[in-house]
Parts: sequence; C-alpha cells; structure tokens
Amino acid sequence: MQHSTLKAILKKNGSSLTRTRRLIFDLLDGQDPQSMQVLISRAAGQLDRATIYRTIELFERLGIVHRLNIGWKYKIELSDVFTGHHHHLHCSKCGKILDLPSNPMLETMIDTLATKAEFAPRNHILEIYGLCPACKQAGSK
Amino acid sequence: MQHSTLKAILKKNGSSLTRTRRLIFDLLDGQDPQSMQVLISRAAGQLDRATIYRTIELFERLGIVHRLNIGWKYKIELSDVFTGHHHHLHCSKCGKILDLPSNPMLETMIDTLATKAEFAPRNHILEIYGLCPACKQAGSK
DNA sequence: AAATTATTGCGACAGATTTGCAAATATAAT
DNA sequence: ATTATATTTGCAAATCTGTCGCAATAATTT
Ligand SMILES: [Mn+2]
Ligand SMILES: [Mn+2]
Ligand SMILES: [Zn+2]
Ligand SMILES: [Zn+2]
Repeated sequence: MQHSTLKAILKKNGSSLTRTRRLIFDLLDGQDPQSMQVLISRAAGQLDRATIYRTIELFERLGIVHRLNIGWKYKIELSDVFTGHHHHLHCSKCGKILDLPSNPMLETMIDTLATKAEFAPRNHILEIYGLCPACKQAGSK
Repeated sequence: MQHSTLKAILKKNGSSLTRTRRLIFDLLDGQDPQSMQVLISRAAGQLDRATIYRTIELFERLGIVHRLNIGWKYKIELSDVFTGHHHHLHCSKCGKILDLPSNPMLETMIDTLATKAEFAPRNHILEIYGLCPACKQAGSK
C-alpha cells in the first residue's frame, strides 16, 4: 500500500521500482519478519535466489528494510519508514515475535543515556526475550 | 582472570575446564565482541574449527557467552556474569563497539513496558547506532 | 593400571550467500 | 518508434559457514 514511498526512495537513489522489487516488497508488507528461506520459497518460480539476496541488500542499503537477528539466523522486516518505530518481544517458548510500539519516554531515555556517554545516537534496536501472554498462561497452570 | 567462575559453571554442568576451553575463554576475555572467523583465525594451528563452534555452543548453553547482532552477522562476547549487564554503542563510521553500562531506570522502564503488554520479560538486548565521540568530533570540524 | 566417559581433530557434507557473465528489461537518445 | 546505453535478472559455479560421524586423545573413575 506504500508503493509510492517505495518508488520515491528508489528513484532518489537512481533505481527504479521493477516488478521484482514490488513483489519482494509485497512479500514483506504487513507480515511478521521473514527469513530468507521463506522469502525464497514464497517467490519460487517467479524469482531467483540471487535476485532476492541482491534486492534485500539493496533495500537494506536504502533503508527500506532491516535485518533482525533471531538466535543464529536473521529475518527481514520493513523499516520504520513503513512500519513506524517499534521494538520486539520474542517468546522463548513458542518463537512468536510480537511488536511493542515505541514509547516516547523510553526513546528519550535511550537517547539521553547515549548522549551522556558522548555518543551521537541515530537509531537503536531493542529486542526483549521472555514469554508471550499465551505461553505465560500455559506455564503458570 | 575469572577462571574459577568459569570452572564452577562448567563443573556444575558436568563438564570440565580443559586447555581448549580456557584458551577460547581467554580469547574473549577483555576483548570487544568477536566474530567466529576471528576466533577461528586467532586459534589457528591450536584448535579445530569444529571444536570452536562446539565450544561456543556449549558456552552459550551454559550462559558463559552470548551472541550479538551486528548487521547480518553475529559476534560473541562474555555474558553478563563476567562483564556485568550492559548495552552497546556502535559507531557507524569507524565500526568501534563501545560498552554502555546499564542504568537502573532504563532497565525498569523496559521491564515495565514489556509487562504492560502482558509479556513476561527475562532479558533483552539494546544496541544503539550512531557516531562515537572521536568520529563525532571529526565530523563537526 | 584398566575401564569408562568426555573431548577434540579430521574429513566429508549440507545449506546459505556470493559472484561472473550472458540474456532480458528498462531508460535515454536519436 | 528505433537504436543505443545502462540497469536488472537468471543461471551455474564458486565460496563460506556451520554441522556431523567417527576414530584418536585426554580426562575421570574404578
Ligand atoms: Mn516488527
Ligand atoms: Mn560489551
Ligand atoms: Zn509464546
Ligand atoms: Zn567511530
């Protein structure tokens, strides 16, 4: 639904919005973070593996997506530009990843702490691990 | 310098502190987070690749080390037990990784926000990206 | 010391990511 | 619209990363 923004970002960097790129964007839009393997299999028959890697690399370079590490592997999700800034709650039991909307107090505190350390913060990633509501329930029976 | 703590953790889990394990621990002690490739090359001639992977896996399982997300790779550092809980400031320019000591207010706020979302937080990772003091200076000349 | 158990090295291997290059597409110039 | 130019994609091969089975070594127990 944000193809115009996507196109603008690409154009600004001298690239164009091709069928391939729209397809990959759509695979990510509105979904949980996706692994490369899932993206590759969802695009099977339409796109080559190498193209997907190259496109994700391009998207990351232009700030369209970013990578999240999940244990050993990583997953891809659209960047804050498309989703709004948020953090993640990772359930250690069922593996689900929930979004935690950003909180102004928290954001301010993070920037303040970094600044006090003479650092110039630009952005950050906060991943919280624990039990999701469902698994927390199940555990306390 | 914390070989006794290391030995205790290993013993508690039915493993022993071998020369190999002490060597890998020492490669991590006091250093910035290390990539597997660096660990492997630093131990070249002394330890096999497979042994290093197996040892890091063991260390992680026992909470001796943990993995850190750096872009789409990861690096290893000693866990909070040895370093104290802290976060990281990543310089986007020179690549340096600085430690940011944990702050009680921040920790509380993170746990509170997760709890409000019906989640049971156990731990978290906060990585801040931006410019380190040196690069910030250089940029504003 | 002998027996038992844990640890390590050494291939071989499977999966993930990258690369070179030719074919296909898109964009710019007649 | 056609031709020239630059970008993008697919395909196959190469490389890198992490894993596994198994025999050799080292540590622990009897
Ligand atoms: Mn998200
Ligand atoms: Mn650190
Ligand atoms: Zn869960
Ligand atoms: Zn720097």
